[in-house]
Amino acid sequence: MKSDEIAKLAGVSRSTVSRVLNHYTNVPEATRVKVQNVIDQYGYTPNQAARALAGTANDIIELVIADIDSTRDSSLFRGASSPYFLETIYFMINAAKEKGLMVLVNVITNPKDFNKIRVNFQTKMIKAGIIIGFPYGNSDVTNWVASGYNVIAVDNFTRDEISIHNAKAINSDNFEGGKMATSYLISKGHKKIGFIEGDSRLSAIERKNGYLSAMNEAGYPIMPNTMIKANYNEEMAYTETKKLLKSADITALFCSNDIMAMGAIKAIEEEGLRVPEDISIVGFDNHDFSKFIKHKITSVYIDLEEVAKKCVDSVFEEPPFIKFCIPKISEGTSTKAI
Amino acid sequence: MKSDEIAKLAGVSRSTVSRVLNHYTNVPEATRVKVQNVIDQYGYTPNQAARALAGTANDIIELVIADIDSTRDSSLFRGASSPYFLETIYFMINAAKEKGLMVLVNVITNPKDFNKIRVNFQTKMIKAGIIIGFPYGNSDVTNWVASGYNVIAVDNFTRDEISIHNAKAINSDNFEGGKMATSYLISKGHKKIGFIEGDSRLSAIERKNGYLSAMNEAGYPIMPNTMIKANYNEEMAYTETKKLLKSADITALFCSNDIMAMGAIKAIEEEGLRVPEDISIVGFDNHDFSKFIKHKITSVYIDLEEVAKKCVDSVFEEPPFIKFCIPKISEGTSTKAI
DNA sequence: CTGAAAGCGCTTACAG
DNA sequence: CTGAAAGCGCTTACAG
Repeated sequence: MKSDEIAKLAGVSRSTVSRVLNHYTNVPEATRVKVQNVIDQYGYTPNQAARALAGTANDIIELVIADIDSTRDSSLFRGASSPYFLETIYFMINAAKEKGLMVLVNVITNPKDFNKIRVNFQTKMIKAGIIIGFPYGNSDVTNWVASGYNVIAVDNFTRDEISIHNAKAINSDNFEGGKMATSYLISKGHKKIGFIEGDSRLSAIERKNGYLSAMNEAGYPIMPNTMIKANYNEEMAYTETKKLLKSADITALFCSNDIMAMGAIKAIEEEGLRVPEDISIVGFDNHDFSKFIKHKITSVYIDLEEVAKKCVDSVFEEPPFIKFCIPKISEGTSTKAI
Repeated sequence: MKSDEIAKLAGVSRSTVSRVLNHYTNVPEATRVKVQNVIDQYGYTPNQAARALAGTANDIIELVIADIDSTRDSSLFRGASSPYFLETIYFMINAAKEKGLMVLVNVITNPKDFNKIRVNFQTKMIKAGIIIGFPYGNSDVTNWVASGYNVIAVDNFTRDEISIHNAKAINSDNFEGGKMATSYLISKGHKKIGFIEGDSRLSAIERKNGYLSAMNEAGYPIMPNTMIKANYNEEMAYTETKKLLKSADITALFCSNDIMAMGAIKAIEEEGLRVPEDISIVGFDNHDFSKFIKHKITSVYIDLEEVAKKCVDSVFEEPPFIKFCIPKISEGTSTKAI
């Protein structure tokens, strides 16, 4: 079934069928209804390739995921197979579906894959793109966003002046997240709050700055040896926390992610201390797995469904902009007021 | 950049460029190289919409996931958001990428969504399709597979004669899985082996039949009250196992999935028995979460990466066929020889 | 082996 | 408001 058959059946020209299909305003209601009825009756769907070739973009949104770093330093989950990406893909698919868009998933393992992607946009095969998983400031990403296509980036633009003027982005507010975790502990009466830093990426640093900011605003000094670094690694968090416990005096510990919180809890309990009675723990990410251990970890997290929705909703808006997703907190049993 | 520009630069016609692009055999090597060089040099990628319109299918494989049952009976995970689907999506994407295909994900929530999908195939927008998550024997699936497009179904065709003659499918061998789990326990010296059934779907029944078959082949009778049913539900498995322990005498228990194994272990330990010293446990699915509890559960599982690869590799083969994925076993600490 | 030309099924200025 | 016609960028019989 093609448009000229619909045209014949409706007693109009192909042009008019096309106008109805594309919601032109200069079609009288009576004509519109007549044509639409025939379309519905025969379940006509226009040839997407022909539409694209003639200039109307397809209802497809391309999700571009970087999996270039997959061999990088240790961590329990990494790359496009991490729960983070899997969930993000899922939420993107749902959010897109709500807008009548389908999702084409493209895992990039090589920077030259960008060529193909660009062509998809030029040729209207794809209406919009969401790009995720590249390190902050990646130039392929910034260039692509600057190209004028409907492309939005997740966690790729920094907050500096230059970035902001070229950005079209959804960012997780890791600074606010770090602050939120720390303030939560402060609100429970804690003053001697330790911190485990992740790695050296911007998001990790922002979480640390959030911690420092909350402590500073509360007027609490950072005591000696209360800040350690464990590269988002459980094992390293375990080792470093053991050292921390011997040299510092804390009643609470903010771990930049839940994986490290697992290591920290193990170290704490091995030292004969209890969570949360002796030391309260706040993590980051709100991973499912803490359902299965003794302590459901109190954890700050980014709502990935919100990120996905914001992306799909904002991808057709005019840049520049950076929209932030404010983290949320999930209260578990690993924290206690003092 | 379009094909006539490439043609001009290479000193040939558009026809020849097209022939090179499509790997026609009647192009002399010298010509091929000459044209290919220009293509590479300019990073030319053909317009996919034009190709599709002219008759060459796009390098896109559509993954069609059913999320119609999402409100069905209780279970920890269900619908397209389950780890099962998330991982499957990921492996499909990887397997497709290896063959130079991209994946368009389409979550179906309404049977009429099939219309749009069919059009994508008719119009060559999509080269192949993988359909997953529908109940066994779903007629939309069987019809679509029968339509002659490159479409393959996962776990949708039963083994009966009629199905087999119309099938193009990859199936998990749940019967073999049930047998494998039970035989594993038998090989460890167990004779009094209990069983927890999932729900009433074919896959659950097949696992049960595998159990019965293994017991039968070993010549062990099914003792009274050793088979219970818990609908893949942790809570229910907990309750039913409590009853089982009071009325039956077992040294091992095969749980049709890991979720139920969790409930069973809880019940066993509450009754003052130990896993695996008093009762060995084998689960099904090999879920990650058992990493985080006391017992890494010995578990039979389907290798989803294998399923994904088989799908992508077989989708262009001629039907009818059903290929089976034989489960694997992951040995944990929940089993012990007697 | 290769080019000129028709055709794929739409959209959209253009003319009325 | 609406139709005839050109054009989107390829592929592929057809003729040579």
